[in-house]
Amino acid sequence: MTGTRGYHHGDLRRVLLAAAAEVIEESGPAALSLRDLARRAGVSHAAPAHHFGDKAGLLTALAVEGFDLLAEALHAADGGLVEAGVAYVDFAVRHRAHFEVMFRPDLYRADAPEVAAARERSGAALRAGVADLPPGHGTAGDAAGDALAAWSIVHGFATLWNAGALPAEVGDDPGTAARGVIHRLFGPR
Amino acid sequence: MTGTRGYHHGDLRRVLLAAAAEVIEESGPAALSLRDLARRAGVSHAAPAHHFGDKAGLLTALAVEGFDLLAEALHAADGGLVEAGVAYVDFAVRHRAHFEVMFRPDLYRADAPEVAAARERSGAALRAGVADLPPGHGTAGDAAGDALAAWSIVHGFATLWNAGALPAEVGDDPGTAARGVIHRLFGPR
DNA sequence: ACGGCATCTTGTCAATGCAAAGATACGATC
DNA sequence: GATCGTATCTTTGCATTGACAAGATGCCGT
Repeated sequence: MTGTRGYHHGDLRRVLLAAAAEVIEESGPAALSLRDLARRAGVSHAAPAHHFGDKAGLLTALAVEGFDLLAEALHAADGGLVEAGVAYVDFAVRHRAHFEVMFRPDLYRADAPEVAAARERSGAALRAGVADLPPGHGTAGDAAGDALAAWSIVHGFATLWNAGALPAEVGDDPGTAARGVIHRLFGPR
Repeated sequence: MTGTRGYHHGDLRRVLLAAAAEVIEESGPAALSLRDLARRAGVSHAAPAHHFGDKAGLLTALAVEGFDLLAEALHAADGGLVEAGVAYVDFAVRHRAHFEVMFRPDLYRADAPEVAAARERSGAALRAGVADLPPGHGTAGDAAGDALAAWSIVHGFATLWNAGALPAEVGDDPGTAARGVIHRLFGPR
C-alpha cells in the first residue's frame, strides 16, 4: 500500500507533510521548497500542487494537523493545569515544525475554516485545564485571566526553548524546566 | 544629505533596513525580497548585496538593531520588574518586525559576534530588572528562576499578541493586558 | 467493457538570490 | 588642484523556485 512505485504514489499527501515537517525542523520554514519535497518523495515537481494547491495550502494542512495533535496532547495530560502546561511545552519541542507554523499566520491561510475548527479544539482543551484550577489560588477566580497567564508562560517558555535563546543553565530537559516555571504561577507556594 | 539623486545613494543601508522592517511588519519575513527592497529604495537589484552580503546578512543587521533597541527600552523602563515586562511587550508590539526576526535564528546568522554582543546587552537589562524584585515574593530568592519565569510570560504574551492568537476579550491595549498577566506572577496578591 | 475522475507528469514563465565584472564618485594624500 | 585607492552602485548572467496549463495514467463504479 505504501511502497508503491507505479504512476500513483498512493500516500503522497502524508509523505509530503512528513517531509515538510522534517525540513522545517532542520532548517526552518524559510528553507522549505515544494520542489525539494517532491524530489524527496520521488515524484514530479508539480505533484504537490495537486494535493495542496500551493505552498500556503501545504502549510495550512500542517497547521491543522498541529492544532489537532496539540488538542490530543492536552487532553491526554491528566493531572491539572501544571501537567497540561508541561504537555504544551512537550508538544512544542517534540513537534517543533508544527508548532512553529501554527503561530506564524503569515505563512498559511489562518482564516481557513478547517484551521479555525482545529484551533478551537485545542483552545477548548486548554480552557478545560484551567477549569481544574482549585479556587482560592491567589487570583480572584478570574478564569480568563488565569488562562491567559498560563498560556503566555508556557508558550513563551516553549518559544524561547525552541529558538535556542535560553542559557545553558536551564538544563536539557524542557519538561522539568517548564514545570519549575509553571509552579511560579500556579504551584504550591 | 538624505534626498540624494546621484550615483551614490548616501543612506542606503539605513533605508534598506527601514524598508525591510516595514515589509516584514506588513507581510512577514517570508515575503521579504531583496530585489523589492532595492526597487523601493530606487537602486539596482544588486545594491543591497554590497551592504549586507546576502539576505541573511540583512536580517542579521536587523536583529542586532532589534536587540539594541530592546536593551534601550528595558533600561528606560524604571519602575521595577513589572514595568520592565510591560516595556518588553511594548517593544515587541511597536517593533514587531525586529522582534520577529530576533527570535528566529534560522533566518539570520545568530552566531555572529555582533549579535551575541547585542543580545548580551539586552539580557543584562532584563536581569537588572529582576534584581529589583523585593525579596520574599513567594519564591525562594531564586533569581535565575524568577528571570526565566518573567521572561517566559512576557515573551509568550507578546508572541501570542503579535500572532493574533489571542481572543478579542483581551482588549486592544497590549500594555494594560500585559500588566494584568505579569501581576499574576510578581504583583501584589 | 467503458467512462468519469483523481492522481501524477511534462513544459513553460516570471521572480528571486547570488556571483562576477564593470562604472562612478568620494576623499585622502601629495 | 591632480591623482589614486576605495567604497558604492550597476549591469549581466545563471540556477532555483512557485505557479500555471495541458496532457498522460490508472483506479473505480456502472
